[in-house]
Amino acid sequence: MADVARRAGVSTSTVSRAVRGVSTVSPEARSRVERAAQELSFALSRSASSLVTGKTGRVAVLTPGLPRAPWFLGTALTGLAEGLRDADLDLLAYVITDASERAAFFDRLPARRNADAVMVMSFILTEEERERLDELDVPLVFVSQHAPGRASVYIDDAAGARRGMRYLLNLGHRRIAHLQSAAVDSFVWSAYDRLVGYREALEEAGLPYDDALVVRAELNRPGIREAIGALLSEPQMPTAIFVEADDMAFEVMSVLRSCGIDVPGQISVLGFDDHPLAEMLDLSTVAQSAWHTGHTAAGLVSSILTDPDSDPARHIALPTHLIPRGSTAPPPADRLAEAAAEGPPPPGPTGDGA
Amino acid sequence: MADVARRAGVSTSTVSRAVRGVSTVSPEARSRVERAAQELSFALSRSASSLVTGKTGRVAVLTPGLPRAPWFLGTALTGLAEGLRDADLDLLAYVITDASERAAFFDRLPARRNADAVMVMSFILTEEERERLDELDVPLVFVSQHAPGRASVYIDDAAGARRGMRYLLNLGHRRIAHLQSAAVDSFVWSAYDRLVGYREALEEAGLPYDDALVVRAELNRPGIREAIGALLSEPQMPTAIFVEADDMAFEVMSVLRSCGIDVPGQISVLGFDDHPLAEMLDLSTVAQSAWHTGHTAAGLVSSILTDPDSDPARHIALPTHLIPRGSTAPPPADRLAEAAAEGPPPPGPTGDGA
DNA sequence: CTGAAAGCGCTTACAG
DNA sequence: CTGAAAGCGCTTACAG
Repeated sequence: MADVARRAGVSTSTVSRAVRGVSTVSPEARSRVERAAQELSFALSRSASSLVTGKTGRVAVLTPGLPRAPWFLGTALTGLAEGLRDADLDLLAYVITDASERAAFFDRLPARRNADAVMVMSFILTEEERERLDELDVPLVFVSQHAPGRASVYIDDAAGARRGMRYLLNLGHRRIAHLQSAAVDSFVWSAYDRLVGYREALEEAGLPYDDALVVRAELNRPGIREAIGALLSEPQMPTAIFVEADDMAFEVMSVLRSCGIDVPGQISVLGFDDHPLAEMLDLSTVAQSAWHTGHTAAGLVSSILTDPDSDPARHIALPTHLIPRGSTAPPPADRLAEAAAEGPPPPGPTGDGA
Repeated sequence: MADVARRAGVSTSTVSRAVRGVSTVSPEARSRVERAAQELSFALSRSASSLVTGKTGRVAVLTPGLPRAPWFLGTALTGLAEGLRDADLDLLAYVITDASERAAFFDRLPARRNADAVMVMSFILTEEERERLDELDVPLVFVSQHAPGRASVYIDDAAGARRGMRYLLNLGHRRIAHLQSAAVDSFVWSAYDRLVGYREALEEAGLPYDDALVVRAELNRPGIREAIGALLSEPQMPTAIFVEADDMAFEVMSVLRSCGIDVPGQISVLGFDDHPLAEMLDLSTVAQSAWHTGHTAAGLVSSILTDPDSDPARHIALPTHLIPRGSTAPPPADRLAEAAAEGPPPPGPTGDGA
């Protein structure tokens, strides 16, 4: 910077002001500085700036290993990165893939004094971990998690699930199963809230909640097959399956078809996410915008950092929307009749059964 | 740090040496410093350290928006992050999603003086861009790209494609199509090298290269359907399709089945990647380890940074392996016979055709 | 609008 | 093995 000052014939104070775009610099001085900076291809050392301002210009992002939910996390991170860049903040990534790394992170808190804010993506933190992060004494923003008293951004999963269920109900389905992942360590909130939405929609429609229609599956082919076996061996098969996430739904479609069940002719399948393959594989789904989630979170962190009046515990719930595709259809007429005979509120003039 | 020194009853010099684990500190002094640091929950300011050492402890990673290839990029980034963490380096992510961001990045070079090394993931850089990066005057490591004269880590795509092709050939296939993505902006190297491997394997087997069997498709259902239409309307259908990437292969299987063609009964489908859904959807594939790619690259950057003797232009090609699953099988006997009648080297004692 | 000077929190010769 | 002192490259009152 001293070189630039010398070349521009001004003091380093002026160079500093000029390169940061502070207003109180005469146009001539500014242009001389800009020329000199250009010629010497000068760039500010953030380290030096940080030392005096106490701001690093960086946001630490704590994220699980991406393979855990590659589409969601990858897309959300991309939105986050774009939002931070627009706010001129650098993104310092802390990727945590297992328990020992997790312990090490919260023990050493390497982000300390290294970032102006910390964002936590899709992590279900323990109370101790949350307290540890508070010690960093920087704003915290939670993504995909409702953290009471802290800023957070998340998809309105319950509303999304209700939306998806209403669609299936509108198609005429009355026996709708819900398939959840048995993985306990990842998106607990989402899974829980989606189940809430499932129940609410049933209630809205005046249908009973049937425990046997809610099944959990390990995230692999045998696991899914077993869960589907449970549904197919009920006294009465469901006419639709609302699956917690698209990647499971792909598998569900594949398993159903492999055992000769037509989708959607006999059973409709509805997913949640709008994974890129959903369009390819023609899966109806409740879309959530992972990108938007990340981008909104970046905007929130930026406003907390720059606007002292902003609410540091603001909650933002993002909407979802239904994307109907080829994996859903009205239930087969005969089975609709059966269902109508048994289900409490006979929706149309069809009746008589076993 | 001054507080720690006071509390420990030593100078800041000693504190500095102790917290960095420099050897020339007496055990008593060290333990006193450690106690004091603990009590005050002290952590070094990287900004201040950087200012004097000139090292930031950070590596900048330039990556396309993850949705472009979520599985590969996400997984590779995870491996990269783990490798950097092990080397005690922070990961500064620069996510570039469009041309204007790209231009802005290379214009401003925000990583300048902000990172000790720069890694470029899956970007096909122009010569000017590469020169711009050289101006940063830090080591460069390319991931998923062969950059002459610069360090790089990549999958051996040609060998992987040969491996996959040999498998199909060993099963008895003689008419094997190759389906590539028409997307021009992403993994050009991979696509090119996979095609090279395809041709080499044909040559090895003494089979002719047939232009009509190599098709390109847009990455959406209509695009894939059109490409498959081209193959199905050849005088003689292929008995196997080697697809450039798993996500396209899923679609290929889906399209083939939707038009009543049995996979693998009539046509075998082989992918490339070992995408997580490949196992679920029972797709045979040539596996590459994206995680390993990232992790290896992190190791390379770390060795370049710490070992002055390390080769700053080292190339590391990573292996692939075949994962046979249910989407591949020997060709149907009748069509094998036809193919044998036409193809140059009749492999077995089967012959006579149209 | 501009500059001289102090200081941010470290590390590192240097002297002991 | 330890400490006093200089200095890394900036920003920011302060005075003009």
